[in-house]
Amino acid sequence: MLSKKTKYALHALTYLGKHKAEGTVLIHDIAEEHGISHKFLENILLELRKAGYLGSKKGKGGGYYLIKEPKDIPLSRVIRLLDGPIALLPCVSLNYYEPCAECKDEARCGINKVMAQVRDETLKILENKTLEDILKGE
Amino acid sequence: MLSKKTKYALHALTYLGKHKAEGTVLIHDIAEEHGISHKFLENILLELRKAGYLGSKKGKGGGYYLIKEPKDIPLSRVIRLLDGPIALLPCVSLNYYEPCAECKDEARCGINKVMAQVRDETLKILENKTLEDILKGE
DNA sequence: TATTAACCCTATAATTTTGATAGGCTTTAT
DNA sequence: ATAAAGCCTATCAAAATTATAGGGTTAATA
Repeated sequence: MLSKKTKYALHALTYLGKHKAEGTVLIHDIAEEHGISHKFLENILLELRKAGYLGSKKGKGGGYYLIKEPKDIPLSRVIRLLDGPIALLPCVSLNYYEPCAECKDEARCGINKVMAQVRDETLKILENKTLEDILKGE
Repeated sequence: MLSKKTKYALHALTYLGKHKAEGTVLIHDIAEEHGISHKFLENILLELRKAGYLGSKKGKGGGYYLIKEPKDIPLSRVIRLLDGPIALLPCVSLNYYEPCAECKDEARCGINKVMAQVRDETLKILENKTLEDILKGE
């Protein structure tokens, strides 16, 4: 399951996508719309900005806005950013690799091999679904 | 990512699959093979037995053994049993459904719709990969 | 029938991760 | 100058995960 962080990030991105015409959007408005903590959301938007998905305007009249096209924001990226690995095991993670302590020989581990396949197939799905797909469904 | 519980369950099932000829296998042997806690593994094997994947023999000379064919143990089942939902959000879980607090109207939520698709496609993968596939790779 | 070895079961403790809050700093419109 | 907004870091609280404890029950066997 996705963490609330990632879930809220998706809601925020969706909200920003829907309100693109309005220029900037307040954290406050997004938080209120979904009844979630302003401060918690603030941290999330900060991460999304640092990762290059959002732009912001400081000071009075400021706010956030999308700086990428919705079709260029795949779920895989958002999930990796906020939740970490997509792979089911650290030993097959492309971006967050770590060996499994209980595994003596990765090269001869059937679990490792199958999980690498699962990762590849899962990635295909999550790289193909983008914010644009979400917006279409709203 | 899978919890250690699920990961250890997969290792245990793999071990039992590999040692099928020997009749029963001791918790102790599996735990030792992978350097994991005997007691933690004991709880996991208990769950696998209750779920119908393993049989056990009590008392001296006892142990665990597979009672299903490896091809009839899909990853989806093991993951659901020990980790819970496969869906990325509670609001699209088939087996552990819960509404999302921050979502006002599920029927009009683009995230919900996309995640339902992701769930379906992910399930296809995880229902198709079985213990047999893992054993082949050992 | 006593002993020992093994699984059975429930409770609880420890640790880690996640979720949430706090509070001051900086920037900008007016 | 003031107020409104994001920036940033630290810390607290809650929940989930991981691990342990300890006695109960069953069965083989000497």
